[in-house]
Amino acid sequence: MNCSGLPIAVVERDTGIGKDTLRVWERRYGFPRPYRDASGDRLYPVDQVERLRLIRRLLDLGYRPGRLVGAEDADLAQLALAAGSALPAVAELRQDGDSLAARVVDSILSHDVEALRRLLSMALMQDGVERFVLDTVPAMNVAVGEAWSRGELMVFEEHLYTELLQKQLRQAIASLPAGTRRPCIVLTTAPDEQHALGLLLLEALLTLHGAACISLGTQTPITDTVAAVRAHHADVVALSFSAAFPTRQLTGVLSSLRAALPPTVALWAGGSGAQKLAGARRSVVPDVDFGVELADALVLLSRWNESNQAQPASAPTMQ
Amino acid sequence: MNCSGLPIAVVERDTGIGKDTLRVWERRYGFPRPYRDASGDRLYPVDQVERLRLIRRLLDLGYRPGRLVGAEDADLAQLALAAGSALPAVAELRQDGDSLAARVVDSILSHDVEALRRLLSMALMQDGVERFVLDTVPAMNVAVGEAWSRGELMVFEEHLYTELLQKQLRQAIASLPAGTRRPCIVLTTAPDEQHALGLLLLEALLTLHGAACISLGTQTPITDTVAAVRAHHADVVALSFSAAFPTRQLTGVLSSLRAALPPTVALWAGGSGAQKLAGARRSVVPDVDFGVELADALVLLSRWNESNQAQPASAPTMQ
DNA sequence: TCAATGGTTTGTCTTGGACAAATTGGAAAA
DNA sequence: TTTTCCAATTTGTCCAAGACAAACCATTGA
Repeated sequence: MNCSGLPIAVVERDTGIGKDTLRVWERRYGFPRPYRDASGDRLYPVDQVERLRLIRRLLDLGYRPGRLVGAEDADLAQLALAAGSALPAVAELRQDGDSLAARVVDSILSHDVEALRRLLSMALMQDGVERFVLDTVPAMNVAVGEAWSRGELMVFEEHLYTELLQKQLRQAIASLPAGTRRPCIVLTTAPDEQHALGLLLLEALLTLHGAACISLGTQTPITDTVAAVRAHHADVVALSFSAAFPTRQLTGVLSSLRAALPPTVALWAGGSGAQKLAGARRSVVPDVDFGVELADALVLLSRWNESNQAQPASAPTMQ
Repeated sequence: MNCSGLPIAVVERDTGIGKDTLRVWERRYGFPRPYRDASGDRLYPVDQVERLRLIRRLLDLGYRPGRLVGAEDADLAQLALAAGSALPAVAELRQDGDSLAARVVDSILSHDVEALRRLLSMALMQDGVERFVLDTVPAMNVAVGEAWSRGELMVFEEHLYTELLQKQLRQAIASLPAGTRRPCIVLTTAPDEQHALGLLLLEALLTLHGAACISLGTQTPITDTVAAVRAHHADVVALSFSAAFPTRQLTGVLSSLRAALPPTVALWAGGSGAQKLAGARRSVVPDVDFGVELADALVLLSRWNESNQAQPASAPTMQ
């Protein structure tokens, strides 16, 4: 008798789908269809939660709920398959990084912590910080992301990969001389964005090029980001958005931040979450610089230096 | 005309108080009392949000909502003051660490990133990893926590402190030889617990004592923690709970994890969040080891080693 | 000092309705 | 053909008031 199921609050944080949304889907599309406990509360069976997770992945890819939530099982499976093979449009990344990224995924799947640690460490040594951040890590992330959207990866495996990669990156940042030159850049993420990886990549890159970075970690309230800028006399605020960040919130966060910030302070938005909006024709927030890729941060940095070259802050000489 | 206010969703994530709770407080205690926009949606003025934040702090300290939410302004302010001076019951910690902790708080408040970095780095060098983790960091945290509950610290200042301390700790961990001995310990936090600091302290301490640590970072779903244990043949799961973790969830998380885990695998719960439950007389989950302080982790570790040194691979007698 | 009892507090869940913002499809204009 | 614009639809979030179980508190009895 497997009568057990998960209460709505657990499903909400497990899938990232709000309570209200879960209830309204049930009313409109007939899915999910949870059991009820003795007092009438919803209890979601694990397989329905599993399906919700799949729907969430496809939603992030751009499909619309009406197409997914009410669909047949077979239909959904087919879409998932198509999504897996549609992604490698960015296959250019996989020239020589291919074998490394593949080996990384392999070591994740075989739960060989030591091998994974060694791979990451060696890649960093071999490539140097700049190539590691700009090419190697994105290639690995694409490979891991593909495996993820194919459903091959479990959450804990992705967590472990992220954790080890973060360790490696923080170590790299610590080994760099602390940036002292202008611009002084405050780094953080929006209140609902808890992915720290993009932030770390950005910090490594900018520190490498001599900028003074102040990282506040993830999820700083907007009021406090503004206060931090004031306190540290920062020149730039850089926000990182992951693909999982809800698009509807993006415009709101950016425009209210832009409004609260002094006009002399630049606002940069990057990460694959920002990319969605950067491509859109309309509703782009004015006076916000969008970086589609990490390399764009360097462009923004040198452009800032040009605009403010009263001081001799010349081009960085890397490598 | 400053008619603007924050919508309920923003207040929820800014204060950590759920939408339902905000509405029911309004109904029961008459506070908060937000405006409405044209379509009847709540708009919370900033000063009410500020008060909600204060209430949240006092709530974390153990006060009950009925006492706080409906109280007079003066009454609330007095409680806040009392809370600030009531904390130093743990004043024993402040013998010689006092001057350091005070200097740390000073450099946070004066926004001197370099000074703060230097202080942390020097303290680590001087004390060594073990004393740093067991004494110095807790002393600093107490000092920072006091300043926080007195309302002297802003969120971004606390974020910056946490971020720099994390950098320092991760560097320390990286400099240690990776633990290889048994027990193999999976480290993570509950799905609603996003504080990584306690986890890092634990990882540093256990790694220092030779245990093989696998950190999954924060907020791993319970299912995945169990899967990670299976995949890595771990002997122990260690969870870290901050004081901010909602007490009502604690028992649920621990008992469902305990139920899903093989009985041979030990479950350790630590951090100031777990402390609340460890002190309580009843409703303690069976077969879970509570660590009130960090030093208790070492006790648990050596106890585990004693119980399992006779038969290296066969049935452990952990209970 | 400790365990059991009963009343109160408190957070979360429920239903069904409503609505604005986002998205889409197609017609009209360049 | 491509772009611009408008109307129809989709979709997430909010509201109201009621209900209830778990947590908490204070009192009683051993």
